[in-house]
Amino acid sequence: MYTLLRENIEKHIHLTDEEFAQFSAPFYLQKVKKKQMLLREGEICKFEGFVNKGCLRVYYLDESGFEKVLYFAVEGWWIADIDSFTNQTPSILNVEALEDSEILMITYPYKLILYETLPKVEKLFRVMTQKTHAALQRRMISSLSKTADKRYLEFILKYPQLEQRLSQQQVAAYLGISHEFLSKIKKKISKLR
Amino acid sequence: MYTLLRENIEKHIHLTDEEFAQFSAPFYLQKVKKKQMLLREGEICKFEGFVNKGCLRVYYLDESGFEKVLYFAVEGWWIADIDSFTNQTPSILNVEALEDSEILMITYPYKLILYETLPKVEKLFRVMTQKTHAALQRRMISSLSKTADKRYLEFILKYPQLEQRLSQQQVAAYLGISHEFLSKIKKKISKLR
DNA sequence: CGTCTATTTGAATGTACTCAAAAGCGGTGG
DNA sequence: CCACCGCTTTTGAGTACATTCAAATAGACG
Repeated sequence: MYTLLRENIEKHIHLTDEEFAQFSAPFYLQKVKKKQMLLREGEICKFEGFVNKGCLRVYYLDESGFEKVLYFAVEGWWIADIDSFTNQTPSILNVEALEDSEILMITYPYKLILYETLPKVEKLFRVMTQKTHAALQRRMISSLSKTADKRYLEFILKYPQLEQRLSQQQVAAYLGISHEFLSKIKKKISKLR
Repeated sequence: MYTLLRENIEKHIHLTDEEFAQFSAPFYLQKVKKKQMLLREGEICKFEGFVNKGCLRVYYLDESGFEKVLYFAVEGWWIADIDSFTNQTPSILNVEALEDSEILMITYPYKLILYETLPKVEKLFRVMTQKTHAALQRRMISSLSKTADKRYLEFILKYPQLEQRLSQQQVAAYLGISHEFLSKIKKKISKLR
């Protein structure tokens, strides 16, 4: 149950077996069905979760009521509204399962305890946040300077296999374009081959 | 010299006078003239800096050779390519002073020492990174769902007074639009008043 | 099989870019 | 003090990128 989590953590810090046992103890496994919501806009994000199995989307509603996807999370990814979780303030994000999924969850008070009992964890989450920040920065750059067809090619290159698990509408909502336009882009690209 | 830095830090963690002295010791004041570069693409980011005075821009060159601004840093902001600094890998970003500026700098080895001697600092930078990440996420959302004129209004609302210190070209490069188009947006907005 | 949703296609429209030219503006040297 | 230079901003015409809306088509699923 914890093998994927351990692998993931070892990329950033090393924990002894005992330390890892201590680390993983406050996590509990939550199973969610497809289409089930884990977080709704306005709620306080009570969990931080590690995806053991499945696929989820983190999205928000823009002013016109359209859903825009901030990111997808599959096996090995973390999900939470970091802002809402860290400051325990209402979230602007929604989290929904796109497939039946299994998530290792930790609640806010337990995470605070973890920071105290296992100070290495502070470093772990600092480094992880820095990495996700760097990734978001690259995406921001891409969004500022590239046209939709390039961003699409970048997406399928960066996350191979992911597209197959998503509907075209989800991909379009991630790229920030209409699904009709994505359809046209795909048609254009397939012609070039 | 350290008053602004101390104020800034106290927003996140509390340090005793002694601890703050220990914290601030490895920082040195660097003065840079307008147009001077602090970091160039390809270099490893050797510093993390706190802006005491002045104004800088963090930008990169897109494929067409156009400069796009990731963010501006004025008094009270931190500057660095976090990715490059943390992993000591070549940067994709450039940092340039837009005004004569004064920056409190710390180098990578000294920061590592700081993490060890003053573990609270680990928390400080975790929290700071989370905040900047949340801010970037909001900007990404904005970029995905809003037109240029709305993003411009958002910008002047969010950073009042900043626009006056920047050329229109810099603002346009931040918004991800051409400076000609920004000119047209401003004209349109001024007519509405 | 029918129903519901997802995808494709086309036409019309809106948003933003490119290129070129003109106007404005600040600094510098004579 | 003014004339000139270089740089920024403005303006316009033409074009490219992307959206909206409506309708047709294709898939998925009970």
